[in-house]
Amino acid sequence: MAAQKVARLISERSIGRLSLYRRLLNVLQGEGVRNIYSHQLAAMAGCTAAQVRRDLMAVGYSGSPTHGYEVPRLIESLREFLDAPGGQGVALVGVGNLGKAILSYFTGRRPNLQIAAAFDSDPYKVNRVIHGCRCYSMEHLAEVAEGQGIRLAIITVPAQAAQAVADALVQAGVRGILNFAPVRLRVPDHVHVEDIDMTVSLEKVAYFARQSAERGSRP
Amino acid sequence: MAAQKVARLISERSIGRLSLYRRLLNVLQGEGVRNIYSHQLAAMAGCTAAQVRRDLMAVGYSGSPTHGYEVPRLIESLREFLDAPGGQGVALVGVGNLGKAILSYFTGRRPNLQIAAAFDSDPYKVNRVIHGCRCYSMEHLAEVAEGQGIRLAIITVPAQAAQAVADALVQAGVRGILNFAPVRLRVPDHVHVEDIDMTVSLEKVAYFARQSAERGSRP
DNA sequence: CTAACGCTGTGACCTGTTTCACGACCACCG
DNA sequence: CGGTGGTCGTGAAACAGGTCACAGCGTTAG
Ligand SMILES: NC(=O)c1ccc[n+]([C@@H]2O[C@H](COP(=O)([O-])OP(=O)(O)OC[C@H]3O[C@@H](n4cnc5c(N)ncnc54)[C@H](O)[C@@H]3O)[C@@H](O)[C@H]2O)c1
Ligand SMILES: NC(=O)c1ccc[n+]([C@@H]2O[C@H](COP(=O)([O-])OP(=O)(O)OC[C@H]3O[C@@H](n4cnc5c(N)ncnc54)[C@H](O)[C@@H]3O)[C@@H](O)[C@H]2O)c1
Repeated sequence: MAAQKVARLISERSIGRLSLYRRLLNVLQGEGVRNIYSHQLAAMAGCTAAQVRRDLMAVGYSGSPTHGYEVPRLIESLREFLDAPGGQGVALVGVGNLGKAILSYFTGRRPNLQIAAAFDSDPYKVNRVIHGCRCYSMEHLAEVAEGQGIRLAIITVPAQAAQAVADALVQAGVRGILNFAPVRLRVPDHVHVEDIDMTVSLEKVAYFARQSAERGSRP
Repeated sequence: MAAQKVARLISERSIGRLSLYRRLLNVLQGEGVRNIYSHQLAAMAGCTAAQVRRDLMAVGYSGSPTHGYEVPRLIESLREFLDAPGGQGVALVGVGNLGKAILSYFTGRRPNLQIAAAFDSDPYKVNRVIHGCRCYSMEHLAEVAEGQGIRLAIITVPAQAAQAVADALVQAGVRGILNFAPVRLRVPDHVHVEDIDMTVSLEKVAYFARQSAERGSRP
């Protein structure tokens, strides 16, 4: 059973969809749905049935052609595939407008992937508890991160501070960063960075909205 | 000159990068840089020089092999390519934790793509000015949106309200939506939706961080 | 009991994106 | 004044991701 499969290469896109499927399945389970077909999941996720089946190949649980996928079993398989075994603590650095919103949102939501500690350089925020999360000074970053086994972090500091924060996080043993600062971070190869760039997303919306408007008016 | 090129088909990915290039160029211009080569831009954007050149083919401004691209000219070309001619107003619906953070961030930032109006169903928020933006009641959505020529919107309401809000926005003439609610919105074909799903992004980070950690420890 | 159905898993194919490679160009240097 | 070096634009190759189609199989209707 320890025969871990030989590092199945899964695309980044697929992982995103698997996470999405899991959330949809959790909702379904709450509604008492026991079984589901790939085409139903596809309709909810906004992709094709073939894609759902292809993605699910990776998680190692096969559905039945007659009843589709058992919702609880599939959720469990996704959990095994996606989640770290013992849960994983997350640090949030930069308790400003965005950081506070994120804290409020993630507090007490997913059982694993909890935000375990917040950090800020502003002395007015240090040592306060914000949305149920203790805010530490930046000096204690390494200490707290190591003490709590934190390997993931969210960066919500101003752009000009982001690289320095990232360096400190990497130094403290962080392996994955969700970065909201509009800056391309330089990190070692073994650290994974995911950027969320709202400005770029908004400009994309603006561009394609204009595009489809023009197209729609002259088809 | 009105010979608009025949609707060059540009991939979504490319538009995102073009937006990124523009932001990088604006920074460079602030630093007094006059010219730049594709490989320099590539290093900053985190992609290859070939990709930069390929992306820039779409905007219709050619660099010089000897001096690269003129920063001000390139910015201007990107502006012409990406931006709506007279600027574009954006509505924000849902002035909660996240909505307020976004308001504070976008206020007075980009000259075009201003958040022109906010909306909320909470009577305590209606008619107040939050981060310099007037908050209207949902009943006035169509009226205000049409009055201000708003075609874009940001949705930051709870998941269960998102579809209804999207419907109202489409009804009010909105063509593009930046959606933060963890729900796949159903909209007509001529409306472009861009999702930002922080939970999925965080789970992706967790997965790939774990992956590279395992890989890194046993290479 | 049999046939027909509908779904899954997966190999083969196809489409869209990225990378490579090369001709053309210009500035600079010897 | 010709060679050299470096860069741009772009056709073509390479790649990745997504779609199609079908064999296999339990279920169920007749
Ligand atoms: N607010 C948004 O909606 C939004 C949208 C898009 C991008 N962003 C990006 O997110 C980041 C934060 O935005 P914000 O609006 O929350 O800003 P903010 O100014 O409200 O918050 C920044 C926080 O980071 C802290 N900080 C500053 N330097 C620090 C350092 N070196 N170490 C630790 N903490 C430090 C500050 O004390 C403050 O609490 C920015 O990079 C911004 O570009 C924000
Ligand atoms: N806060 C975050 O960091 C975060 C992270 C990821 C996703 N999200 C998503 O963003 C959305 C908002 O999150 P939040 O933390 O700001 O929530 P919130 O509860 O703080 O804010 C929601 C706001 O929407 C308003 N609202 C509710 N129903 C409405 C309706 N029908 N019409 C108009 N306004 C309505 C409420 O009055 C409130 O002001 C949610 O869908 C959440 O899932 C938030």
